[in-house]
Amino acid sequence: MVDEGAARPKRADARRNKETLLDAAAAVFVASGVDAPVRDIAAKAGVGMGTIYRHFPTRADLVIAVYRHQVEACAEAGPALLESSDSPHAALAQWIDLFVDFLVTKHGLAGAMQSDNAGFETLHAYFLDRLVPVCTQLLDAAVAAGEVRADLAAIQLMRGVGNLCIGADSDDGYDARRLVGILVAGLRLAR
Amino acid sequence: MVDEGAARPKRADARRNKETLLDAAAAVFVASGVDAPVRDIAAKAGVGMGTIYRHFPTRADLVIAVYRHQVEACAEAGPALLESSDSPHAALAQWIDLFVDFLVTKHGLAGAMQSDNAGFETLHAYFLDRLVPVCTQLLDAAVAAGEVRADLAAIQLMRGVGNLCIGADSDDGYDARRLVGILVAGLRLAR
DNA sequence: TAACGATACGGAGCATTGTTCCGTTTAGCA
DNA sequence: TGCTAAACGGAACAATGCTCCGTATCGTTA
Repeated sequence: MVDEGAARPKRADARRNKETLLDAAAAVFVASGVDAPVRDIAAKAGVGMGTIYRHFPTRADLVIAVYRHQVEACAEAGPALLESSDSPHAALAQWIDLFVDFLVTKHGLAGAMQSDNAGFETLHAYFLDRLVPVCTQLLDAAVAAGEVRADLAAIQLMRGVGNLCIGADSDDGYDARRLVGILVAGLRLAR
Repeated sequence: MVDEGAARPKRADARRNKETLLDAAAAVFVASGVDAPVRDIAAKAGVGMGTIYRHFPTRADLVIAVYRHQVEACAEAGPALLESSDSPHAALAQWIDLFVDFLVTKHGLAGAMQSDNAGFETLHAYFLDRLVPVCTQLLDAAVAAGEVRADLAAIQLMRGVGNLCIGADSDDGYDARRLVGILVAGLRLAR
């Protein structure tokens, strides 16, 4: 209702701290995974607990902020792949490879994605809002081309792919990419 | 080394408490999932924290004890299916259906299975020790029949299936069975 | 430039949950 | 009946998420 046009700009120290926190969180996430204790991130950034929670009300908000760039890049790659690939199914497969690469290189991110812990809905919602439409576009194209079955929604496919990526980083014997490849192969219709 | 033949039998109250605990744990697992607080289980059973940890040193031991019957049943179903089915691939698919049914009906069990939290190795190890050989037998038969690709180990397949079952109970829109079906379909070689 | 109010900060503190430890109780035996 | 090993219960500790509030600082205004 109010929406004061341009809200008063943040104080300089607040902006600075937000940047510091993002850098620290990125570093800690790489070192200890996205489940790293909030205290560790605060310590790394040299700020108090209160500061971190003021800037990022939930851990999910912090994770989103840290990985926003990469999610955007993944989202934007979808239409590009659709144009440059030989077939829609190939484009879909390539795009899912990108998605898998993103997930498995972030310790524990795939696990956090499916966690039903309160506070992670935001994370879940952001990923889905941004990526499901892209996946839907690719999947629809492949269905229209008669290459894949039509009875699976994009969101289901992405949940499955996300789940297959869980634990991929902590277990050398587990090859998420291969399993996802098999899943995508299972999508194909017999010709 | 020592292995006193028949170790002295447990005291009657200890045996009774173990049973009570198993019943309470089963009830709490159904109500709140396998991640239910240990305190809740102790309270439900009317015993102290110490008692639960004495009988089951880790949560995994308790989970194993509660579900041992069903794991055994699943393991024994493997060879039976192989004999009664039309093809090894069909037997494999049916067996995996059993496995999936087991996982999705236990709130959070699939998640616990892949958790790399210390203390869950026992659970992991038990499931794998008991079920991987069965899955290997089915998979090998299907490979020998030329029905499925030969480059995926049974343990990998089971990890993938287990992962796909994560969160299946807490989200109505997610159909683990269907995704597992697609995965298994992806295993097939073109004829 | 000095004062002041809004903004932001820090970290103590509370809540939850896994796990351990030890003083107390009790079953089973002699 | 008395004794001892076995078992018990729950207080206490540790890790971690999250909140709250007294204090410090920024930025504006007189």
